[in-house]
Amino acid sequence: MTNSKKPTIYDIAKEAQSSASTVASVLNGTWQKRRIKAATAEAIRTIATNRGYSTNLQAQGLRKSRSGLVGMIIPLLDNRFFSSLAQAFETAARAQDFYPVVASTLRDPANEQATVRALISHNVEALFLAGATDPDTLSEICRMAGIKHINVDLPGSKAPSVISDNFSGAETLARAIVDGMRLPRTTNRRTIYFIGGFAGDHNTVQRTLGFRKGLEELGWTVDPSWIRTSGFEAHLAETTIREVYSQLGGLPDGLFVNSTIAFEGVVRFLKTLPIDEVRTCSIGCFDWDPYIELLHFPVVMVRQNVHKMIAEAFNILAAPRSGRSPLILIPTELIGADASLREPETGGLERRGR
Amino acid sequence: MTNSKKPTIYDIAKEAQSSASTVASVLNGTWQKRRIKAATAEAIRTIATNRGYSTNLQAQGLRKSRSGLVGMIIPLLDNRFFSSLAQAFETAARAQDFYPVVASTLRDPANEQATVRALISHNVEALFLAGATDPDTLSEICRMAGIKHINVDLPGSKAPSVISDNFSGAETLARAIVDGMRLPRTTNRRTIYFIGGFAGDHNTVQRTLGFRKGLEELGWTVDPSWIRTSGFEAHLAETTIREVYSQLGGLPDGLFVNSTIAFEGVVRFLKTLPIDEVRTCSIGCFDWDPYIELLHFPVVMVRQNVHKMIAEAFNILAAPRSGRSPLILIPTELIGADASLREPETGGLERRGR
DNA sequence: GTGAAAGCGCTAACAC
DNA sequence: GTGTTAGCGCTTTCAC
Repeated sequence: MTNSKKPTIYDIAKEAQSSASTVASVLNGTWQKRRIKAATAEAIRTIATNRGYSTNLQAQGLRKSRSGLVGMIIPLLDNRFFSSLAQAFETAARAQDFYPVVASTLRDPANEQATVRALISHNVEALFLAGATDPDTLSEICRMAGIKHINVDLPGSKAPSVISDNFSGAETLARAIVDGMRLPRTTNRRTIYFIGGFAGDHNTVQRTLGFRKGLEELGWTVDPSWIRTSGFEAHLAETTIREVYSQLGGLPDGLFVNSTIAFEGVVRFLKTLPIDEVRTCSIGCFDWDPYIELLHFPVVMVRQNVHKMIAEAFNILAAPRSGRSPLILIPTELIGADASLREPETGGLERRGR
Repeated sequence: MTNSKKPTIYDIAKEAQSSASTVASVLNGTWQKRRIKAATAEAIRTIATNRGYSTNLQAQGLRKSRSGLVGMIIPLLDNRFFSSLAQAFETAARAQDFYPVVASTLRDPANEQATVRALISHNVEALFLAGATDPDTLSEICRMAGIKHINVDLPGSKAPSVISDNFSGAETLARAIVDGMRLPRTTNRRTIYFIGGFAGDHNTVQRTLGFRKGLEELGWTVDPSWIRTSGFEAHLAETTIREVYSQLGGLPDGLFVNSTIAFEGVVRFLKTLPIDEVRTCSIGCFDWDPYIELLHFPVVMVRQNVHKMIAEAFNILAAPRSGRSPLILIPTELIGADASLREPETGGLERRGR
């Protein structure tokens, strides 16, 4: 009932007139094996509860050389996609009796390395590297420390990677955008712009390729000037759409916006136009936000399957180490389009590469 | 250059033909004090780098009985408010050379307790309890373990609490909503509804009180039926606004929506109405989301100052323990209203109670 | 300037 | 059925 310092098994042992090892085995559940008397166990448990005992996991981890920790680094917590990734990671980790530790690195490579080292110092048993800017350097750090790890969201070449199927998702989204152009226009010059993202980013590249493929399959000829990977920030996307608008003398026929952040900037511009004009443009967004569904014009979205990504990543960690570094692609989901257009259920049929 | 197991100071010592204590002091920065030769230190550091050494913080923590960890429990990660709270916590913790560990509890009291115990077991040096459903029980657990802790977002009576000034924020928001009713209506029966939240929740209570106060100061008589704390979930809010609409035969003159989650449900209903009808209603939301600014009708919002909350919480932890459990109220910010209506800058003039 | 040794709280092998 | 003991990797006197 008192407070002050945390009691140890020795404190409990003294009070129970017993020994540390007896107390330990009662308190960590191995007492059946040791054939401790139920009465002894009960007495010890009572004392422990009263004194507010809790196992010192640093000591336990040190002794067992098994910390029970799994770590994840993530660019930021304060972001819809990454926070749901983190949430899925936490839930999955706990379901497997691991203790999850999430750390954000603010997309800074030096910070990423420092954070990985910190996590390793805390003896994590495995590491999830999500959205890392330089996965292979981090892999090298992990390898030296003998830490199992896996890339999530952005692939690397030195460890297994689990990412969204950005290519197929973009392809599907491009088709959905075309499908959303209800009125057959009379003009010959139809245009669909791709806005947002960064040309050096793996996912952006895949999405532009999928975008191109989707359109070409429908008989379009994609003009390189349509692709405006002007960055991830909202204000950059806003500037870009404004430029496009003034160049074309109006909105394009379709808009493929890469990320909800860029979408924010685009909407900021679209709000300056009459709503009926906005509705002449078929709009899609790679990534999902519930509020986007609530805007006064329709938007098709691609939602990434964070739960599946995390589940696959844990699978790979659990599996016996194959020498290879597989790349697992997780299918995305199209939201807000006609049902007829959605991808058929692939039922875990994700491709495996490398 | 090899991998396998993590090297220890003994491994390094052997390779450096030196002793563990020398290696330790070189590697933890205390070597100047011990007057280790610069050459020795340099040699050791080189070996450590090559072998990819990293301090085992479990061992260090055990020995120094100082883990460097600070923990935070939070209802969910996947939520705009809480994820920014977590992000602010992380950043602030690291700035003070602590290692932050955030854990989500999904608003489940049993889970909260288990998580607090887990964090204590990991030897956190302090604990932030954010949005806890039962703070006082958690305080008791912390007290038994001798862990400093602090309530954030939702107050408790057994530990210091840092929360938003919900009352004043709601009062200001209520006034802003009234201010947003541009056209002086001819009807006598003006109505403003408060939608969302839970009547047993401290913050909701404060917000309803502030709502009432704000209106009464402007000469309104608040009808109890206006207050519809029908829960935090979107679909509940949607049902509520629909009911209100059919009872009134139209929208109320104003709407005070408690939380962005409830707001989602409200918007889902509002979208079924002609936009011009929606614009006859002056709408406010307690909590902020960037997409709400992008809807096709104006919404005033209250934004909570998570950085200040976290900073204050760390201040209290650093301060010498006063016997009391102060309640610190952090001012909120009004977004999207006329500048004239915003609260004057309070410049850290938050009230202190208890 | 550097090494030896004790001990942080726990577990596991070995006693009896 | 339960106690004793030797570490896990580190820090920190105390020796020399």
